[in-house]
Amino acid sequence: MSPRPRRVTQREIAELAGVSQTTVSVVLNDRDGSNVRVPEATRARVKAAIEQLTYVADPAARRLAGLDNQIIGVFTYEAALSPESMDFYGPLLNGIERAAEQIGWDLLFFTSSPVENGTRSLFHRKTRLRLTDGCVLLGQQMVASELERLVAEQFPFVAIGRRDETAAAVPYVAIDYVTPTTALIDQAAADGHQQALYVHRGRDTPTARDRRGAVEAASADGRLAFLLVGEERIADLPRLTRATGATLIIAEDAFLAEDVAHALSGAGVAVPDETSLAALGEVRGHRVEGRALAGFHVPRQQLAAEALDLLQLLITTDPQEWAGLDTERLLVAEVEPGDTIVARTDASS
Amino acid sequence: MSPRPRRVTQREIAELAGVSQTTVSVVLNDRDGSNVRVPEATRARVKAAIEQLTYVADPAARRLAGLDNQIIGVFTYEAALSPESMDFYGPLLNGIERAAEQIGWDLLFFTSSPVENGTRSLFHRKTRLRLTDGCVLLGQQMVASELERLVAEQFPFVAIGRRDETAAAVPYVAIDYVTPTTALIDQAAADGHQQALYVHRGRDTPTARDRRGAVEAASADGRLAFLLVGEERIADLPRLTRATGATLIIAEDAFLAEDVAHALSGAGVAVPDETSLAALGEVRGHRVEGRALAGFHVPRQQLAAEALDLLQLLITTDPQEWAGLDTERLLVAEVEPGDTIVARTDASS
DNA sequence: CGGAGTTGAAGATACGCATTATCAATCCGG
DNA sequence: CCGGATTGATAATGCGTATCTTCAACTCCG
Repeated sequence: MSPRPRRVTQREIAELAGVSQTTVSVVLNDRDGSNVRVPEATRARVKAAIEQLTYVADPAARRLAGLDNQIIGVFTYEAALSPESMDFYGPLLNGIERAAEQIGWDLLFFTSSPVENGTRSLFHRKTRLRLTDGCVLLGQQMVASELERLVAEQFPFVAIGRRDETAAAVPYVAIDYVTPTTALIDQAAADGHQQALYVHRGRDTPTARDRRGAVEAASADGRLAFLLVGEERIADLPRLTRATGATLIIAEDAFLAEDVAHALSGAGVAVPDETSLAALGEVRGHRVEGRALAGFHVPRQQLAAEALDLLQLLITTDPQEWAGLDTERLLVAEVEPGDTIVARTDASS
Repeated sequence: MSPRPRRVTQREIAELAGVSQTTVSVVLNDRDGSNVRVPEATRARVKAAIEQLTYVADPAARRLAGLDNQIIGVFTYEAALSPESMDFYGPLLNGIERAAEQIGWDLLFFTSSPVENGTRSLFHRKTRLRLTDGCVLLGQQMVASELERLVAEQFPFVAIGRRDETAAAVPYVAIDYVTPTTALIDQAAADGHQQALYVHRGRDTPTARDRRGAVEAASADGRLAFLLVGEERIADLPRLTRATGATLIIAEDAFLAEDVAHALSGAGVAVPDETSLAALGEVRGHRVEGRALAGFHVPRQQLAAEALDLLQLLITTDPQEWAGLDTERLLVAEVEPGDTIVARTDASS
């Protein structure tokens, strides 16, 4: 490490203007009260010196003196900027950038976090977390212990895309999948569907459980009967469809729906005329047999904006008062009817 | 701003372990020399206390004490994470993230920088630039005055994608377009082409000038005659092609090439059988009439890796020695032959 | 014209860490 | 057993900024 070049300090400005460092600080921060007073003449002199030396405040010193930094951390449990993760992270990061831009915040990406058994970990001896005023956490799989530690340390943070399930109250912003899933199912039932299949990935994430729960609830209530099928049995779908008499297949996400469509058409099953298809996730840009896939529109940019809004609230609120805040926000995904659910007017009931 | 919660300090560890703060610092940094010595017994006691209190160093204090931060800044003159800019910035950011991950650096995005007449500006009174050990600059249009100030302040930075033209020696990593452009043109000439059109966007960026320069050189040398056409005259291309007898059209980039292809086929000109087509930019994912567009592969990820490598070199080298360093690196874009340049065996010469 | 109040500004200090200088205790050789 | 070298560790200091406290000089009023 080469010696970092020295920069202009308040002391130098003070010398040039013939005042004390204190006065320079006061002028810089436009402070003026009964305690400290600087007449316009002196103020102007100091300002001139500041301009002349092109002063820029040292953020580290400001931070150490207890001020905020206008920096928020962005932590992702996997690489965020790789092409593969762009599908998921892209809209979120875009939303974060826009919101940060508006509020005047810089973004610190914790790319240095050491990778331990597959995921990054936020805490390590030299984590730059404390350089930030608050932090946003992204990722499908978060580590509970780290969330709890953040809560315990009263560090302002917001988890994006996660519905909490630990004991500690984790502030989060997430998508409500239950409401649109129920709506989509009820509409399908109203369209005459009576038996369906739910193809899932068998993952145990909060959102996966939400969707699955809504599906099972519909099945239990008798609104629409479901058979749950793991993704490894996609090849078996044509047979299962005929065996159960299902007229609708709902997949956990759009990519899975495309795989399903491929398997079906490969076996001579017409989609959607013979078997309707829908996905319980973002369907923008996904088409099946030239038709717009039925599913949801997930407001990811809005999600990010909401997260930064909540984060700002936490940062500006004394931790003592956090208990009274509403720190769990849900955004309802919008149902996209698409063209891949056809009504069953044949009424085989 | 709510009061930031206090964290564990070296002093507290010192009290718990019954030593001085100095000793804690020494143990933490594994320092041991003739000046300072800590026997293994004490060292172990301190380490235990550190573990017990889950100490994490305060980055601001470390910085203020003159150490490096393991943070590098990423500055883009426009929004970097928007869908529109992903084409250009995506591979670069991905490369930066990967390189940073390897070296153990965090990334600070200067999203807060105020927008002045269209572009962000790096310097302002509260810029967090000095929090970083060095900085990477991205963007097509950089502001010369800011580059010069960075040079003057001896701040370690690397401009990506820009070939320098200011007086000051700006460290940069960029793509060499001249070599592959010349290669592509010479190959086309060898394939029998004698007259061509060059469709450009009329921009005055360094890379645009590079490409144009290579085209004009070929024309001047008589290797391949070119007519230069601005993008606003795309609709006129069919006529121009016939009027000049051109058998090849080269566009400045792949998107422009697609527009050209559209205009030609709309006018009944067969591409590439009647008129060959190529682009002087990245062609991955671009197809014309079902064929792979001829053009370049631009090693953007490698560009980013190279940039961080150079940046690391600058950071670890004393500014006094910078003059002796090779701070201008060029990566040659690779020619992608594609299928849209057909040989003219009719030999109309 | 003398004390209370006001104005203008500097001094001292804290923030958390690294480093330099310093010092007491112990060891060793003669 | 005495003086220099070594060992083990601490006090002091600086980094740049903000803030709290202090203080001198001046103003005003009776």
